[in-house]
Amino acid sequence: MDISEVVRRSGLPASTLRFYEQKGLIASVGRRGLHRVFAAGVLEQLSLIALGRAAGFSLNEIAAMFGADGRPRIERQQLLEKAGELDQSIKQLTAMRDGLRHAAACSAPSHLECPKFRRLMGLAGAGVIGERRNGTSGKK
Amino acid sequence: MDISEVVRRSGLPASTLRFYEQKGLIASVGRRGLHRVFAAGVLEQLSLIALGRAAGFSLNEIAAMFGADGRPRIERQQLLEKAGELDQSIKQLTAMRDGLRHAAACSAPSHLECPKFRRLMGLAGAGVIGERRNGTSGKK
DNA sequence: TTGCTACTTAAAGTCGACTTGAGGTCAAGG
DNA sequence: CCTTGACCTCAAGTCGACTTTAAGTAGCAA
Repeated sequence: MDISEVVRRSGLPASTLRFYEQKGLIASVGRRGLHRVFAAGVLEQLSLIALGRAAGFSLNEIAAMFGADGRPRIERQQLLEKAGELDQSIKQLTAMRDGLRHAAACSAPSHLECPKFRRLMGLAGAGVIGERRNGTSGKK
Repeated sequence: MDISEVVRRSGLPASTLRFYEQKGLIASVGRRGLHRVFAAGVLEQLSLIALGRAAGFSLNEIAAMFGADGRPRIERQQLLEKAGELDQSIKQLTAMRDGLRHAAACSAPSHLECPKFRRLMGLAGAGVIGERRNGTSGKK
């Protein structure tokens, strides 16, 4: 497969594929002239990378899970840890979601007058409700 | 209050407070010499900002919710939208968490052989499991 | 008056994950 | 033979939320 086919079948832009290769996340099997040639297995690797990213692993973490060869050697321990982290996130997000819903429904003239809202503010201020740099929010 | 007291009572570094002021998120009531003087209300504003951040709002979004004065004018509609987004995130994270737990427990020799794991990979690859640039993951 | 120290500014740096841009190469089609 | 266009490389740019750094100043104590 040449890069355009990988682009087509993975949905990722070529720049990302080159970037991933440079980071050691994927590898081309060689060149035909200048052009990279990829094995079919790269698609599976890309899925795995997408999965890891979605689970909250950084590219570096993911790189560490693959041998340079591409065979994944993911420690079960690590998966459980991530699962635990996700659990934490889920709890925080759930609290936040409920708080927002309440605030939206609350009859207090300003959210500042609502005791639940104030409690939420306190929690967030104290860092109890984790720092999320970037949610699933809309772009722009 | 001078900046050091706000630092002490909010837990935020002075650089962050100056940065927030520059972004128009908070305001000092004036200067004593060079030094900024803050009203007590700034602490409440900072809590509100922390809450917004925790809920997944960007600083720009938060800035748009406050008048330059500091009174929040948060639309209930917007809160509900965010709550909906959080709900989406929660569902995705939950699926991911369960998948990870399964993979950790799964008896297949490699995760790649596990059908559930592969299904998860497919979903992530297809972007069904949202993009999270940054979770609540550990630092470093 | 001198000097400490907490504060000030503006500008630049950081981090992660990419994207963009400039300039170069090469195989194929007209 | 020449152009086109898909690919290449390397460097720099982007975005968000800050932090860091360098250089300056003002209030207060001795």
